[in-house]
Amino acid sequence: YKNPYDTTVWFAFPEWAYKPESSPGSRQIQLWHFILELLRKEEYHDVIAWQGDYGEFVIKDPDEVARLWGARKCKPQMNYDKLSRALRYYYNKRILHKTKGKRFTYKFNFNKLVLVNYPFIDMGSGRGVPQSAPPVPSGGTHFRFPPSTPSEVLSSTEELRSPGMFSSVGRRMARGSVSDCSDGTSTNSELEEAVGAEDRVGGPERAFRSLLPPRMPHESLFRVYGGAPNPGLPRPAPRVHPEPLSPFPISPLPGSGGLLAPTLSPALSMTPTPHLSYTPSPSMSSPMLGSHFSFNPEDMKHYLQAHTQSVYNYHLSPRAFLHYPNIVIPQPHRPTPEKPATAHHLHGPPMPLSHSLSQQPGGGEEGHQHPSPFKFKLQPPPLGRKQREAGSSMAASSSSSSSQSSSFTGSSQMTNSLLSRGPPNIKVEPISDIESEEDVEVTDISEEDEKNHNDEDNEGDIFTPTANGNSSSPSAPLPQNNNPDDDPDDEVFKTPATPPIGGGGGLAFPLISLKSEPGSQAAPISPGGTRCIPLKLRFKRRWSKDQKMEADGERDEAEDKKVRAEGEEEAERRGSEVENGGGRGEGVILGLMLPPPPTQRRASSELQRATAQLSLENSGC
DNA sequence: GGCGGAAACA
DNA sequence: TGTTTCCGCC
Repeated sequence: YKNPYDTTVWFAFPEWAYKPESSPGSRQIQLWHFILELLRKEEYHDVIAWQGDYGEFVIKDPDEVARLWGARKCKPQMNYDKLSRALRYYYNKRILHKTKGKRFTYKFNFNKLVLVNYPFIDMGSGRGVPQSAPPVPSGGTHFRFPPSTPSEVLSSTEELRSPGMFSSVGRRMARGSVSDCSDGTSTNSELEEAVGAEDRVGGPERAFRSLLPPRMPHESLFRVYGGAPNPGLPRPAPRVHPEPLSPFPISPLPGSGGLLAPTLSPALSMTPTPHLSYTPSPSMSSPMLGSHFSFNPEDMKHYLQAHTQSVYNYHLSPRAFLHYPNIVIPQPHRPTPEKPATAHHLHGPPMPLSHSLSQQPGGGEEGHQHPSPFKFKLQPPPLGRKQREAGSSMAASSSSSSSQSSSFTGSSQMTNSLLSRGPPNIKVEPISDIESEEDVEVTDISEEDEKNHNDEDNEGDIFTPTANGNSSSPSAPLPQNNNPDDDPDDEVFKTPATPPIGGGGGLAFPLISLKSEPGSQAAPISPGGTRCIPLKLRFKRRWSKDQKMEADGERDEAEDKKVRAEGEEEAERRGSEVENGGGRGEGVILGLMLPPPPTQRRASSELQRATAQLSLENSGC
C-alpha cells in the first residue's frame, strides 16, 4: 500500500540497472558498458568512436569490436553479426538505437540513460572531443567506470587493443585479476588501463574521471563527487563495508552499510541549497551541446519561463523542471519537518540514491536524512517493427492506461513538506500518473521513428529544450508559446490561484520560479490581477486540448501489446515497490530515463497528480 | 547491412 | 536477464 502522503514519484530502473553485476567492471559486463568503455579510450578510436550526433558512435571496425567483445566475454565465436544482434536488443531497452542510413552507426540514448551508476563524473575539462561524445552532460566530462575491486583497478586492458597486442594479451593475466576465459571469470575490464594509471595517481576523486568526452564549454553543473570537491556537498562517506565485487566506491547494496551516501546521478545531483536545484542530465546538456542546436540564455530563460508557467498554470508536477538546469523550485519556508525518520521508513529499505547530495550543508539537521527517493525506470521498449506495423491500427484505446512510468520528484524538501503536512485532500495516483511521462517518451520515439525516420535527430529524447519546447514537434512537451493560454509573457505570473481540484483541497500555488528570477514572480496571484482566468476554465480548455491531442496521438500510442503489457506489469510492480519503500535499494543505478516534460496529451493525468502534489506542497501558503 | 523472432545458454 | 547463436527476410 502506498502511503497516501507520499507523493513521491519514483523512477525505476530495470532490473539490470540494480545489479551490481551489471556495472562496468564487473565480470558480467554488459555490452553497452563495454561499448562505452571502448568509446572512452582513445586507443580504440580507430575501432569505435564517437561520431556525428550527440551520443552517436560508429563502429569503424566491426570485426575488431566483435573480437574485443568476444574476448571480454570469452566468446571466441563472437562476430559482428552476433554483436549487432545484441545491440539491437538495446533498441527495445532504449539504451541504443540505430542511426539509420549510417553503417555501423548507433546512438546512445543518453537522455534516458543517465549513467546514474557512474556518478564519477568529473566535470574536469576534457580535451577536444567529438561532439558526439557527450554522454555526460557537462563540460569536459569524463567519467570512467570505477573498478570493482582493487584488482580491477589495477587490471588493465592495454592488451586488448591492437590486434597484435591483443593476441599477446589474450591470456594475459592482469595483475591479480583473472581474465582467463577458461574459468569464466574474466573479470578485468579489458579496457581498463590507461585511464587507470592516470586516474590512480589522482586518488579517489580522479580515479573516476575520463570516460566521456567533454562537451560543454560552460561550467558544469555536474559535480557529483569526482573531481573538484564540492564544499557544499559532503564527500562520499568512506567505504564502510567494501564490496569486493562492487564497482562502487561505496556499496550501494543494502546491507553493505553506508548506503546513504550513494551515488547520485548527475542528473539527480542536487545542490545543497534549500531549493531543489536540478542539475542537467545528459539529456539536458545535449540541447546545448548539440552541434545542431544553439541556445542562448535568453531563449532558455524564455523557454523555462514558458515551461514554468505551464507547470504553474496547469499544476503540472514541478518535477517537470527537473529537465532543466538551474531551475529551482523554492520551497515555502516552513518549519523544518520533523519527520525524517518517518519519511525514512516510509521508503523502507535504504534508498539507493540516498540523498547524500541533497543534504543541506548549512541547513544542517534538516537535510540530514532527507528522504529524497529517486527511482528510475527505463521506458518501455519502443514498438517493434512488427508491432508498429500491426499495432498502428489497434490502438491505443487505452492511452490513459499507459504502463510505463517514469517520473520523479527531485525535491526532498517537497517530500518533507508533504510529510509534514496533514493528510492530503487529494487522492494521489502515483502509479498511473507516473506512467504518463513514459508514454510521452514512447510517443517521442514512435513519432520519430515513424514520422521522421530520422534517428539522428533528437530522437525522442529530451535533448534540447528547443527541440522539445520550441519545435513544432508533436512530442513537444508542454504547451509552448504557440499556445495563447500559455504565453509566458502573457500569463506566466498572472495566473490566479484557484485550483479547485482534488475535492476542495485548497490549492495554493507553488512557488516555482527560475533561479534567475527568484521568487517574486511566483506569486500565486498576479499583483495586477490581470487576465485571471479561472483555473477551472483553464483546465477545461486544457482538457479539451488534451482530448484532441490524445486523439491525434492515438496512433502514436498504439503501443504493441507486448510493450504495454510489460509496462503495466512494471507499473504494478513499481507500485508495490513504492509501497514497500522502494524495493531494491541497491542504488546501483546505471541508467535513468529522463522523461521529457509532460506533453499536452498527458497533461491531464499529470495535472491530477501535480495538483495533488502542489496542493500539498503549498497548502500552507 | 540491418532487423527481429526463436531458442539456447549461463 | 542479457546475451549468444541461428536464421529468414527486407
